[in-house]
Amino acid sequence: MKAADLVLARGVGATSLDDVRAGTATSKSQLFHYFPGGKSELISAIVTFQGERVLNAQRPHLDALNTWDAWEGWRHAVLTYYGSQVHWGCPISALARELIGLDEERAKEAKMYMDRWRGYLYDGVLRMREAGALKSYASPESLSLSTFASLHGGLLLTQIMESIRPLESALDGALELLHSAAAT
Amino acid sequence: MKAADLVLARGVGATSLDDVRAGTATSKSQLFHYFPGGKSELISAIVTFQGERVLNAQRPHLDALNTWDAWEGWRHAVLTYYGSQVHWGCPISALARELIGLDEERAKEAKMYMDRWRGYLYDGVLRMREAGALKSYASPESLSLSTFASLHGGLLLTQIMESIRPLESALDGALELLHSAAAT
DNA sequence: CAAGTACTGGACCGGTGAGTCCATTATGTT
DNA sequence: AACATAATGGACTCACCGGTCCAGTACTTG
Repeated sequence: MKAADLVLARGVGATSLDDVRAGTATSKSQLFHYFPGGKSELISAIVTFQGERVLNAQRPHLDALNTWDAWEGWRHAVLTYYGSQVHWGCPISALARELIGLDEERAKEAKMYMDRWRGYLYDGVLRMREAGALKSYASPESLSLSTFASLHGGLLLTQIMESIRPLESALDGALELLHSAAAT
Repeated sequence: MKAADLVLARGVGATSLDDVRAGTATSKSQLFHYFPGGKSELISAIVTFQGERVLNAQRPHLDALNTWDAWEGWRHAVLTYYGSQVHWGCPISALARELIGLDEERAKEAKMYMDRWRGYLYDGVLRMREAGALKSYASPESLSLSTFASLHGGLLLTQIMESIRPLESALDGALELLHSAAAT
């Protein structure tokens, strides 16, 4: 999906269908053949594509964050995946943010991926607590939110500062915070 | 600065000079009179305006983050300021992100504000350590980065989820992490 | 009050965007 | 081989964008 990377690098608004056409060596009519809904439908496909890609990059750890090892594996997978594309940042949050107030329908799709993503973290924290690895009064809601925020803040700073360090520090901090809620 | 809010709500690329003209009840010629450099210069002014506004909203706490009380006050100032504009998110990070690959020169200006902002946190952590409030081996670099990441992740999620909760959890987590590095 | 000067509004221009349409080429069927 | 159908390329339209320019208006000054 060449178009997805184009949009990722330059933004939705700044990527014209001619750019996509040039980048994929096709023609306008083909574009509208595959995406009858025009740009909006193309963006929708890109959201889906990037959403799945990002989630898949964190698998299998993401599906079973119920041991400390799984969290460590997840952290490593995230760093590996985004470390190979420092200058890009996170496609999903970027799309969600840009599409707000531009195309409410597509924004919802991007938000849905954010929610799913966060859901995996929530489930992980919840199961960790149920398994007795976390203190019983630890709030899965708060912990997953702060972890998710650290992740996305790290990704944002990594893009802006063009360094993987912010993401590293952010994830380290998030996991340390999680550890500090560990059952004694 | 009405134009600043327009751009904040809709993005740089999606805000036309006609939108600005309509929103400010002026005319094109006036716009180009005040900003001879055209849109680029207007954006530059908006970056400066929003940058100063955001930093000022965190004052005076931001300048002297060397006591636990100051950190608490800062947290409160951030929540108050952004709580009143949940749907907008952080203007500086939004501008920095969008301007990358669109106008490198203006992107640099936005990044500069991000760096200054982060610098205040760094100075705070450093002085906390020097004053003996933090363990001597605590890394100001890492701690300020993870705090800054939590902040911006929280702001990002607050915009996307249209709730102040993510920012609250993120800041709580960041401060808790800071506390866990407190000298015993 | 008159004349010169500075400012304002908005018509206008070249360029580019998304989206349409049709002539041409490729494919498949008998 | 001949004809029907589908896929393809790219020229075209219309709307909108950033930026220019000029006619008219208000304001100063003698």
